[in-house]
Amino acid sequence: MKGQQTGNETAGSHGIQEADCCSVGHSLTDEEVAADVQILATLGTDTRYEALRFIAEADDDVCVCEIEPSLGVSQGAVSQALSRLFSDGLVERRKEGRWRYYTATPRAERILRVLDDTRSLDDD
Amino acid sequence: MKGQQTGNETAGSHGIQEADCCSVGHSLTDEEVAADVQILATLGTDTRYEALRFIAEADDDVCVCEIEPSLGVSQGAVSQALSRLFSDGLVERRKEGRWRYYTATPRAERILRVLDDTRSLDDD
DNA sequence: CCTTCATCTTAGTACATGCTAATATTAGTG
DNA sequence: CACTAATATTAGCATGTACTAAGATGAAGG
Repeated sequence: MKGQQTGNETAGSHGIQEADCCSVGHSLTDEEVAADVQILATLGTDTRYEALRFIAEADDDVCVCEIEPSLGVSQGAVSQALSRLFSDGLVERRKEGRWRYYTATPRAERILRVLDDTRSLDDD
Repeated sequence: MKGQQTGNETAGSHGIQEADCCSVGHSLTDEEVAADVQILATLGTDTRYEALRFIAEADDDVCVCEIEPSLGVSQGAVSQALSRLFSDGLVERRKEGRWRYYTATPRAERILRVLDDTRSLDDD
């Protein structure tokens, strides 16, 4: 009726039938699914993906001013990107004077690594 | 693709190859970055993420008719979701009579697994 | 053939979202 | 204290996109 994903998410489960009984049907909670989807959507953007790559591949913490020129978007956009990476647990940040330094979390690094490791693995 | 971005860029630093010179600046080609971002964006949606989970956690190939009821969206939306998973190399498909059977690719399984493995790894 | 079932494809639309520009905050510095 | 630098926040907009509904395609069966 209305836009996407109408009010079918009412109860705890995600589907109509086949809620939690049988063989197939994944064993994750709705919150876990939502968190995964959130992280994947966060990384599914040039700016945020490249920001995280930049942070993850640096040896030390990187300050925002170092990230900015490599992304090709405005300062505000970079700030928004980093904030979202932070709130999704993909980076940590530390304040030092006027500067903010970012590092990638272990989770972020593992995700990037699996992308790298499986890139040549085109099909089985 | 970048939407607004009123073309005042001097070709930025990420649009061009900074392949192998400096310290920071990741060592991926533009195509690889684009492919990663594409995959992540594909999975960054409830419908497609849950469709892949469903396929990956099944023991055998699953037919579209099995996936459909668990997603809570229209048949057309399921078909679109599966098509996109396929064109991004996350599932393979096989036709048998009137039915289409889907399986997850190794790459998709590794990506899902790293999400599972790092879920408790909140911060280091 | 004509029908039915399973799936795909194609408009069209409502909504989400990444961006810019402008402004606000916070921290150093003269 | 004014001034500047670094980052964060906000409003508004242009675009992308996931969905529904409807029709098309193709395979099986009478």
